[in-house]
Amino acid sequence: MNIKINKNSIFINTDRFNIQKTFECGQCFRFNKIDDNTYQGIAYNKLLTLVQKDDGVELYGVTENEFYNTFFDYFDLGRDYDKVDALLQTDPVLCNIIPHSKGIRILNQHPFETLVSFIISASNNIPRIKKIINSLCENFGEQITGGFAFPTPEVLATKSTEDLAVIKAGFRDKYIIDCAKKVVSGQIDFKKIKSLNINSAREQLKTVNGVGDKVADCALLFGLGFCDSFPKDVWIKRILKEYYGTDTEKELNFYGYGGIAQQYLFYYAITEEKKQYALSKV
DNA sequence: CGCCAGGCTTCTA
DNA sequence: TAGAAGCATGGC
Repeated sequence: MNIKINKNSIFINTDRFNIQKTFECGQCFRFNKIDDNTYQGIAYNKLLTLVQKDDGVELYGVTENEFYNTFFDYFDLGRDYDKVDALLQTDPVLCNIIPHSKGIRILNQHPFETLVSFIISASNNIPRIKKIINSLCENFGEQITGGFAFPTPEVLATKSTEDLAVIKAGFRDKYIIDCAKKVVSGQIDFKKIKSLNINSAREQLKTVNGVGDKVADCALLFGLGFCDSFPKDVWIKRILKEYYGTDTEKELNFYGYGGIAQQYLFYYAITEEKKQYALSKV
């Protein structure tokens, strides 16, 4: 991995960063495809533009300081995915799936944004999740250059379910407010949660109304740095049963990278498996 | 139109 | 401890 600071952009020279896979593997809801090689979205109050090149990714919209303070970690650039894959390759299922999923990076998103986003994801579909989150930002987030930031817990904690009705989140609005209130009160302290072991961290997150194992595990993986967290949704359960012949990942060894393995499997499921699943129901 | 969506809470037995 | 209903809304 090589970083080159240009006048108006930062070039990340690596073959391990595919922006299409990274933004469309279901971990993040605020980036959109602009054209075949370009994605744009907002993270940490900045509008980012990313362009896929043959030998890396060109990143626009952040200064060098912002990059090293925030976005180097956001894009998980400190992790050696070659090393991770070398371990995961020993898995009899993953060895066939890794070529398909290569280039996915697990983003380190803002904890509050991640937790709220996956509260919204419950019993929902990805296009509508994106719509609701976008509306949440437009209505309650701070205006920034090129769009709206994700709202702060302080702002959301003052809102009522009637206030949130405009975003059409349905039954999830009360969960969003509960989450915001518990963050503001300090009952949910992300910094503290980060320091806990994964099981204690999960239990802490589950004290928020509307947060169960699945939502908590997504927040742990995509927002709190727990790369061994293994969220189990309907797709993953299907994959576990079909490919591993089990209901739980606990008997599988992903060498501490269960979350990355999970994301490789999930991306495979929603792209390749989805086609076959649709066919099987005809 | 009907089924279902990266689930969770609550109620029942 | 397990299973099912109910939840709001809209994508497909």
